[in-house]
Amino acid sequence: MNPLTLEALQVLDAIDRKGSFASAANSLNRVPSALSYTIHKLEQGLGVSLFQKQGRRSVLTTAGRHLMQQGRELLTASDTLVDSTKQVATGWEPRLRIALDTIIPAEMILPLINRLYEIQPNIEIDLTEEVLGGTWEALDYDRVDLAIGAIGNAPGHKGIRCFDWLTVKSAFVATPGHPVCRHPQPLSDRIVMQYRSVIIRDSSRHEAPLSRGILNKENFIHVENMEQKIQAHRLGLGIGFVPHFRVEQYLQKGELLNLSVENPYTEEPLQIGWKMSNRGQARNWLVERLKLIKVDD
Amino acid sequence: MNPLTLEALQVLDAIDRKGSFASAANSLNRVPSALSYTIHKLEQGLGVSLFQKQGRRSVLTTAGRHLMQQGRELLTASDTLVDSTKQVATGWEPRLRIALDTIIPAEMILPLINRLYEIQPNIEIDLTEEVLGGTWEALDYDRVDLAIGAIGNAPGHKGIRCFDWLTVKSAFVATPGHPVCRHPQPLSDRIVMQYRSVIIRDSSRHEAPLSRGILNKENFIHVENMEQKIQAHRLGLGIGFVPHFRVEQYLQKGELLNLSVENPYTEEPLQIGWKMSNRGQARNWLVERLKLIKVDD
DNA sequence: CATAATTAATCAAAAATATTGAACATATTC
DNA sequence: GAATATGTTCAATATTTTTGATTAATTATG
Repeated sequence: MNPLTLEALQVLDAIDRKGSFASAANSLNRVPSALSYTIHKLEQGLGVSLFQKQGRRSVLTTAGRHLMQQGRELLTASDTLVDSTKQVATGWEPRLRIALDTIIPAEMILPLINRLYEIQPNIEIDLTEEVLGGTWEALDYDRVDLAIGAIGNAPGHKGIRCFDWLTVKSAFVATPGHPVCRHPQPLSDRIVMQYRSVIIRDSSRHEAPLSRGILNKENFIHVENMEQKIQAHRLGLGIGFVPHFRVEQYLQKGELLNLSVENPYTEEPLQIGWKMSNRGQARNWLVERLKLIKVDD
Repeated sequence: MNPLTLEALQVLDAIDRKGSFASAANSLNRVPSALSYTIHKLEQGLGVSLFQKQGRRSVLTTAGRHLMQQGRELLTASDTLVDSTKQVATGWEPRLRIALDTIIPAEMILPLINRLYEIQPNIEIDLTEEVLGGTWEALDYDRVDLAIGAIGNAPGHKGIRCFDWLTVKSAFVATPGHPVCRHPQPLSDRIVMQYRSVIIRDSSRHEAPLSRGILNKENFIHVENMEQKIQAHRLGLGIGFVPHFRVEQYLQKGELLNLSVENPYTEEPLQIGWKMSNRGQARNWLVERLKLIKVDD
């Protein structure tokens, strides 16, 4: 049986901060003998003496100092736990883990999160970037509470709720100097297949990766996320589809060209999804604001 | 005032593990109403309800589950603290942080640490590699409790105790094919200076770095530690001094040559040092065994 | 240097708190 | 529908904690 109590740690802490049993007792609205009692009980329980007499005062032993110092961490952890429990009780979860599909740039939802912080300053936000299947998987395996911008269908079986969110136009891009530009448009699959394309690696860890837009090509470069893919296109490393709204600036400046192709992307809406078992207010609040976001494109 | 007690967390934990108030009470050698009482008091203190009736049993609310799960971490932390306090009381510190100068390979002291684990299985060892001034500095700034293999003088002022430990012979090495080998030996400084040398970066963070064996050369490569320096020499990237005992194998196999130079290293003994304020048994034990180590070289 | 003031420990009495067990209400199980 | 199991309530009881007076030792003060 653990002889330690948080109350005893508070006493230990107060004695150290105030410098004496007397003033510690005063600050705790108790009487010195009450603290003596608490400390003796703890010493007896541990079988370790925490104070030793030095003149008319008691000073901490090495063990006492160790217990006091480490105990403070326990005390703050305990305070934090009380806070977060109260927060949970109000329906606001103390932590919200979000998977952001790489199609969506963080800048798009960070302002929302800032507004969330204004309402719940202590909430802990954990943002993860995921790719394709990885976005649903993160939700499915309870790595996150909310998935933003997932593509395709939610993993059916489990209690997942989702809805269609944005529909993002795709652009097939290449640099102006790229040899693919010399072909007549719209480009056929046969032509497209001749050039290196840029592919984002699926971030699924368990399920089979979703493949998107991979036309059985031998010629491709794998990258980690959408930002890398866009930069790869911009620097002429390959050709391929990207969300139109994310390359608008480059199209306007002429750094990239939007080529027409025979088989354009079938436009599927991005999804927002969460576990039905999660009834957190923060998740709910975010979902409601996300519904208002539009892409003018 | 924090309404949380470790005892209440234990009750919460037992109820969850046993599945009911009744069997939890049984496992705690108490009566169900006693647990009811504890839980109610906690609920009242928090202003949060932790259980809700579901049929004839009580089940955790979301807040209750949160408190229970996080509380378990608090409980194990508390157990650990009790253990380490008892350990401190015996004079054995629960953690020993060691700075190992890069001259000394870890293999040289790991067997000792293994023997320490046999005596104190729960001791936490924190081993850091340091270079030149960094080794003393780590001690000086209380980043470590014990410094092994430091070179030069201890930072005077503070209450640091140290003694001369090993004296390590230096060898000036180069690969057999290195052009420096074509010069007649002993090599003069003027000759040595013509070739690239390998220098270990001082790991000091605050004090001015000690420079050792830097002959105002323009031509050098900086590396992080002795192992990297030795490998750099072995692969012919540069020439320089290394501890003889660390390259013996390469000298024997003929991968490196020990060249004689006009100005050999002045041999200073490596030091072992610690703060006098640290009276830990583990530190003392290690220092005593370290005294017995010899380099047969 | 003597006196006053502090400090912590001790102890019996008082107060506060926790535990018990019986009684009860409600739901499952057989 | 009887038997069983669950958690709560409540008054009585047991235990623990707090108190305040007393003591002993040390330090500050005039």
